[in-house]
Amino acid sequence: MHGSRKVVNITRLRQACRTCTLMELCLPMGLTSDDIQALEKIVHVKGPLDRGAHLFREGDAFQAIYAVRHGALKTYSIDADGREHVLGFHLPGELLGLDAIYPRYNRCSAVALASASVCVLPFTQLAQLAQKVSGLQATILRLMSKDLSMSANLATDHTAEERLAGFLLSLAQRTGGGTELRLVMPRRDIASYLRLATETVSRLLARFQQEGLLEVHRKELRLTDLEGLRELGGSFEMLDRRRHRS
Amino acid sequence: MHGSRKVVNITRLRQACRTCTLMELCLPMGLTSDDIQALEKIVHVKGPLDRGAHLFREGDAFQAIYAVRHGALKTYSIDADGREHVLGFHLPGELLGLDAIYPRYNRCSAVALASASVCVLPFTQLAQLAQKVSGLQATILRLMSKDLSMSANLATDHTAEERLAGFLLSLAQRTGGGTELRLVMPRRDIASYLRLATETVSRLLARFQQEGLLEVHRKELRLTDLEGLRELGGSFEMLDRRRHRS
DNA sequence: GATTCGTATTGACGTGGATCAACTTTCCCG
DNA sequence: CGGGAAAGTTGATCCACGTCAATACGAATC
Repeated sequence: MHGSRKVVNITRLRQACRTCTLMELCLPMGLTSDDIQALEKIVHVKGPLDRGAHLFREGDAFQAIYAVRHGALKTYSIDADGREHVLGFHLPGELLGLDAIYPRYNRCSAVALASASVCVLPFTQLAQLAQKVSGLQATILRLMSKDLSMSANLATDHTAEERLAGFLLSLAQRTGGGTELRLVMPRRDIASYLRLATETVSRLLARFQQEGLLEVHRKELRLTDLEGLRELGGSFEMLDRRRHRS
Repeated sequence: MHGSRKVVNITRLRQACRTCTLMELCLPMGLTSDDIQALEKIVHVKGPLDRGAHLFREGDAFQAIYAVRHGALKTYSIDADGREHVLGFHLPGELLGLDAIYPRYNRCSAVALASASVCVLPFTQLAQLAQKVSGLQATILRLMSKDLSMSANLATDHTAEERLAGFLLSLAQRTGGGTELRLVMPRRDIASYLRLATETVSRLLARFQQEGLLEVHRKELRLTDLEGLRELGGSFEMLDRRRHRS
């Protein structure tokens, strides 16, 4: 809207995957140096996107998939009654846009939750490259398979309590594995993602706190009883096995 | 258990994809004759599996993905409390096992709902072939992407009514597009898949019938008011766009 | 045809979480 | 710094759906 104070709006920029701190979380995972070099040739960076700026919108023709570099985005769609449903949150190192491959147009919109930048991976070229580089094909298949598992997991029925506990644990994993975490997204989005009412999320957080499971200070959380949360959250976060700590 | 009356248990058999009636629903979709020939070399048929027989079990090492030839299977997993959750139904032409690629072991079990046979696609070889045949890689990516969309769709919150109506429409599409359909799976499985109680499914079917939307006779359904069902089911079945009618 | 067992239907009741509403706090942006 | 809007919390009420229980029906076995 008013992109003033920015010195340069770096929208297209070659990016060295090799110097990217997310390398081992992202597509280059397990590729040789030569392969990564080939990948770099087709990737470019987009952003920073301001909070609230869209990366793509529902109905857009499918062109590319994206890898988050920094910041956070959410994907959502609007149902027949005009209500927004959050489909996912996307943190650094994660891909988005994979569900658009099949129908050839985006089935959801993606918007930045905070200032964010992404790597743009034009799909046609990416698929061509994957044709040559077996490690890249394998990585793409694995990441898609992982998304499948995660979304199947969310589809199973759990109580509000279980879903929220699981979500928090998953978020903690994905943001570095510590016990402190910052909720970049508003409560309303968490609620929508977990198919709960905002009020329920609020109440549950309050309850978790008074049960000594965690401390809430606005958007900052501190998980003080991981074990207790795991007992509740159960099967939710077990998919983030990566980052074994080196 | 008592596989007596079978004359031959045809467990490994080369299969000509080219003569398969499912060709344009399955992996060969859009491949050249030569490519299909290469595919045939790595595929073999398994089955028939008796009702109740497992194709694979949760925890098995990941070896292959499968395409249903005839019959029907369900995938399910058992939660911490020992309760079964149905994750999906798999009808002729559909793939299963894709979610096992990432974790390298099966996250769910697959069992035949009725006598069924499948094509076994050993994953390593399939991936190698996809490396050479770009159309195959593209098809795999598309089918995975489709599964992603479908499962995201199921994860969104809808009333029991909407979910059941959508499910029936989707099933009708997938079984030939007509208005008559046979529920191969018991009510309990439908309920589990839709995250409802069996009783709710039963009551809703009764209500749909008395509202003139469909007729129920045991496992046979006749959808008498597709429009009415679509108004309820809304966004559920819109993914099965294939088979434009020729 | 009787017996049994799993599946389906139907009714009565309880409850988790949605909805509605009032209020408070924080965050913007001038 | 101030005012207005969005975000969050908390309480009161309601209802869709789950749970429990009883019954009916179908398919398989003898």
